Amino acid sequence: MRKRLSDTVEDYLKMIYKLSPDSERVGTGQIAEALKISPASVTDMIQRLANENPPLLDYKKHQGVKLTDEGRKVALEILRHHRLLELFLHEILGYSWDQVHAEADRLEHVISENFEERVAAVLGDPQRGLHGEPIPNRNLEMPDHPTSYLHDMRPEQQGVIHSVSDDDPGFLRFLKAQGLVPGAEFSVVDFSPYDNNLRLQVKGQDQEIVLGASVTAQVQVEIKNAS
Amino acid sequence: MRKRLSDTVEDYLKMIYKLSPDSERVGTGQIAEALKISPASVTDMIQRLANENPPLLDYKKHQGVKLTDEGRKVALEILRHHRLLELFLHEILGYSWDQVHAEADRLEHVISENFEERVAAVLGDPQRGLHGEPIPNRNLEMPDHPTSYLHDMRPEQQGVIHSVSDDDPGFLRFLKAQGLVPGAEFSVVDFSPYDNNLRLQVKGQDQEIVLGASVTAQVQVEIKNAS
DNA sequence: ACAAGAATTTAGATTAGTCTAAAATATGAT
DNA sequence: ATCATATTTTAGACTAATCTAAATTCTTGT
Repeated sequence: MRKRLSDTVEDYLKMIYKLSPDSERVGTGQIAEALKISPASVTDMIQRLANENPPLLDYKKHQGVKLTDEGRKVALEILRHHRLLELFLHEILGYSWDQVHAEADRLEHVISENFEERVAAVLGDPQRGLHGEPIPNRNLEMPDHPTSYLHDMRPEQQGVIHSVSDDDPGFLRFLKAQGLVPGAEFSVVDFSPYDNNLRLQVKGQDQEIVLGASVTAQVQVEIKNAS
Repeated sequence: MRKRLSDTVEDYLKMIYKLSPDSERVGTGQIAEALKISPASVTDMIQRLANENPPLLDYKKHQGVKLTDEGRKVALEILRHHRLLELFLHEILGYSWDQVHAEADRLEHVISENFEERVAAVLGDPQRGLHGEPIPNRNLEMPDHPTSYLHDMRPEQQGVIHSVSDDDPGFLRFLKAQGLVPGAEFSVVDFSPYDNNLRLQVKGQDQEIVLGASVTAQVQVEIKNAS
């Protein structure tokens, strides 16, 4: 039974996982920026986490960190909490899809294993979150999922929205207004190489829509095979 | 908009309220014992809270503290969270009545006003908690409630269980096994002055039950008027 | 009314998490 | 290959919450 980790530690591990789901090394500055904390504080913290027993991070001076298996377990546990909670807040308490994130971010550190299990049961053991993200199962295995971004698609290609980043309420409302929700089918009509804008035709929508790179980089897709 | 208080501060204020719902002064040692913290630490903390702006406590050296209106608001807010959460965990997630307390104790500090309101709505704006305790309304007014203890009843008297203390799972299971749940009617059959034991006949139960002072002091009742 | 004992407060120390400023190290452009 | 710039790390300091040990103050019994 591992000793209770602080919310802060859990946030570091979760963020490191998000910055590098496949365990590339992540730099101090990157973490600092993502968590809005000074690089000096991050150095301090990652050194502590690397000296834990068992270590939660693998740290090499000036080369950044990656999660140990132990650290990844913690990160996935929190991610599972977060995504189950978002769904729960929406389904059971009627939160809108742009409101859930902030609440889940606080609750995720606090709920028990028991709470997690009961919520999963009430929701019917879901595999995907409110914004399409895969939910690690109770053994903390991450299901297979596509890793292509809308950003990288080009005219002629067709796809389905897989998931969108969940942390900015305004962005989420914007996406919903455009019909860009998980499951939506679309085809790429045009690409503009200067600004990386994409023009899309979303199935069931009258108007085509044009999206800038700061949007398309936040949207994961499943690309349909040419038939 | 008051600045976010730490969980610790909220726990102090909640406990001070519980130790003295009607604002008698509460001593340092009393708080220390209830919170399982050294008296020295308590002195430190209550001095800080009394120097907050606005002050959360009214503190006089060597004479203990009482809540200011500001402090009482915080305490009642947390108490409202706690009691709504207990009910919610039971009704919606299927927790048993002895499991809810520990979970609610952590969640109470973390949920938003929005969460509170939605839970209250889902539950139909309840006035009483899972263990019978009154729930402050959204304006943080505490409803009227009886303040007699089973401990002070004597033979011939009849009453209804109003509420029981909620923090010890074993105690709660014991009460349930005896049929001592909020709403249960009973009459006092016998009182033993040496050990303060009470013998009760609970309506709908075959056997009479005998309860020691450490039990009866934890049970609040409504005493029926002699007709 | 005073001394013994109880309760409270003060003093000094510790840990977690953060900061800024300064020092060290790595990178990359010519 | 070297120097200017980036990044990272170290050093020193702060705040919140706790502790133990020592000092102070209050209360109570004779």
